[in-house]
Amino acid sequence: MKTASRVLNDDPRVAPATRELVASAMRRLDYRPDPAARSLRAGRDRSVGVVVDSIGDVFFAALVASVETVLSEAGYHVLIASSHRDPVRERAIVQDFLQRRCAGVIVTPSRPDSLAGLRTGDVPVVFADRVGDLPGSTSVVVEDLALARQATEHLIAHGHRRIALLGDIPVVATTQARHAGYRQAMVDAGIGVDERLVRTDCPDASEVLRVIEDLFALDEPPTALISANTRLSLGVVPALHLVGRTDTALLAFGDFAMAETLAPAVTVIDHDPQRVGRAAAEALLDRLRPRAASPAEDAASPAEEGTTPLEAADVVLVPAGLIARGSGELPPRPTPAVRTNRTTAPTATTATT
Amino acid sequence: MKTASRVLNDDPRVAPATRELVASAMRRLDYRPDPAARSLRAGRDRSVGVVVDSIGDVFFAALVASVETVLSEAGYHVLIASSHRDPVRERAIVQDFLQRRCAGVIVTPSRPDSLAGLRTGDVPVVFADRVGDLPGSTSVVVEDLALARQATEHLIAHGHRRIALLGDIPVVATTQARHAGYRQAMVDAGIGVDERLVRTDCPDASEVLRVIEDLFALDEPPTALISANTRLSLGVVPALHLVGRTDTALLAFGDFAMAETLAPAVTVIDHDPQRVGRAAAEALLDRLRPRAASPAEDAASPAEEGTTPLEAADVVLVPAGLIARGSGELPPRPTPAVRTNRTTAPTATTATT
DNA sequence: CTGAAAGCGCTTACAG
DNA sequence: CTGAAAGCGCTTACAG
Repeated sequence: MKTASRVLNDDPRVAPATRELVASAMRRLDYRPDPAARSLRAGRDRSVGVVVDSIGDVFFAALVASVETVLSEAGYHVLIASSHRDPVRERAIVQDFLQRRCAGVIVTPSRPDSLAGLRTGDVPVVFADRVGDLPGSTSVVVEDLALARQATEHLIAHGHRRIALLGDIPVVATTQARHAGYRQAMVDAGIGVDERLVRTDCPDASEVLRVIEDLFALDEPPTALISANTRLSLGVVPALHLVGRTDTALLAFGDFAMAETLAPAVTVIDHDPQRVGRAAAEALLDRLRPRAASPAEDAASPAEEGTTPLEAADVVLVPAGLIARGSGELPPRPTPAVRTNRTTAPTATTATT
Repeated sequence: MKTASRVLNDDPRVAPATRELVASAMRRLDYRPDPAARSLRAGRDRSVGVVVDSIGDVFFAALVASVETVLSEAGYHVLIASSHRDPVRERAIVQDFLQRRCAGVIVTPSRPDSLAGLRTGDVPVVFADRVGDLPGSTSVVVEDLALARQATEHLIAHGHRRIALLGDIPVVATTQARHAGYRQAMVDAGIGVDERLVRTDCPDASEVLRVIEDLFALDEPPTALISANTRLSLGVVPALHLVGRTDTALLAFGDFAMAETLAPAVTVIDHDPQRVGRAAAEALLDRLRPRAASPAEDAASPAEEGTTPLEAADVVLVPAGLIARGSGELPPRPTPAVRTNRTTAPTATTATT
């Protein structure tokens, strides 16, 4: 009997007695519906596609892990792929997910417009960690700008004026926002921005050592560093140890293993990938069961008028804060040997904007 | 025309001219075959299921990343799931993968027999990092026993006799093998094993601190520690710093971020998850294209006689070595206050086996 | 070497 | 509330 299908899909139009009969038979036979057949006919698969920069990166691995936890509890399969921060590859992967009839997609966009113009149909897309640009999508992020501002102000409050920023490549949305926050704080403090201290050109941790050496070779080297993401921090810390400049203040975006155990312990913005992942997965689930809303809420929604109603909130903010551990509270070390005579008071040194 | 299907599946029985005609039409229309339909009819999907302890664990994340790299190059999709070291869950996930018609499965088995008796049909299963028990499967591992032996001998060579072993739970195959290697080295050196120093009961890094405290509370505390996996190392190192016992020698299985930067830097067995992942993926690919073998090799294979020929090598070994960085070369610190008089020469202290 | 038919296992309308 | 038919988009034998 084909009523079986109705039981399987929780169709309400089936007598409770019949339902129980069918359900028990299914249990006895250990019957499991064929996902391919179901997907083929229904045009939708109970799977969610997830694209991140790289599944091997500790930050994204943790993010994906919590996405998986939430989604697998909800009965979804998780398809994972790495974009390696290539927008073309990212787009191809998402297209493939759509073709595979994924119920939804979660992406850490390699650039804000990486999926621009993509026809997603009614498949919800959630951008994780970075704001993405696609009509109807939701982005789950931390307050990058405000947190970068806070980080910078923290260092300024500890007496620093020569603060360097190390970031990914500027096309990455988070790098942009963190850069802007840094800028605001520096300008507002009347210090201004020395462009030589802004190094948002470190796609890989492997390049960090060279950049650090560059910075310390400046005639007025930085006394403090902000590392804009975990991957870079994993390069910055060893580099500082290597060049023997652990007296440099350091503030890292993203907590990481051993941050507390190092000497000095690393002050971080606890930008938590697990929280971001969970929030992204939950945002997606919300969009995946539109009928699950209570009747009351349904009634409250505006009448359809041809246009899809604008999502009230297409940006979800995940909380994050600063954890002071030592490296971010180091005082500026006296300007190096070159200038032993302190003629100018540190507070008077104002760079041009 | 249904010749299209033949072109798609590289069927040789199609005229080259026709093939090119069809192929160009496909290109022009940007045609992509429907995976669900294909899977439904062909009974096989171009995807590989991967089950690891946890995708959030740095070790397994790196392993999965390299599996993904290899398999996606070969045109396979990767389905990833975390078993959370629950054999029941692990088995259910694999069954689900099989039902989804995965072309192959890669598993880090939570215990050797976790998939025992599972009917996999002709779907190849590769066990990664730990030896698994399933007819016809391949296991890709490092030489756990020999490496554990080497690690232990390294510490013994640096004068240690009180060497503690911290491992996962004993059902995990790697823990068993490493335990055995440790045992061999201790016995062969004439030191013998003090069971109080063998702590293969640390499923989580969170429990490590308590175990470390236990060990140091012994009347004859260890002067050296072996951490049997990366996850534990991430707990052991902070714990040693916390209790102020960084003078304890440490040898960790598995390299990890900051190991080189910590003070002291951590001596490790460079059990590389990327190598294991790559080898596992390649072993799977080998089994996925049996006809890709050269005709010569085909001819050389014994005639089929009803029984599946035994795999020549169902265990693939991945190389690994010891990287001395400091922590593993620390000398035993003089026995604590309790016994200041060195009446017995260290080489003469032999514990019971 | 190429085509026409049947069917993989479900779900979706359409009748009863 | 339940059943019989058609079809999702491919591939697999089977004829020509």
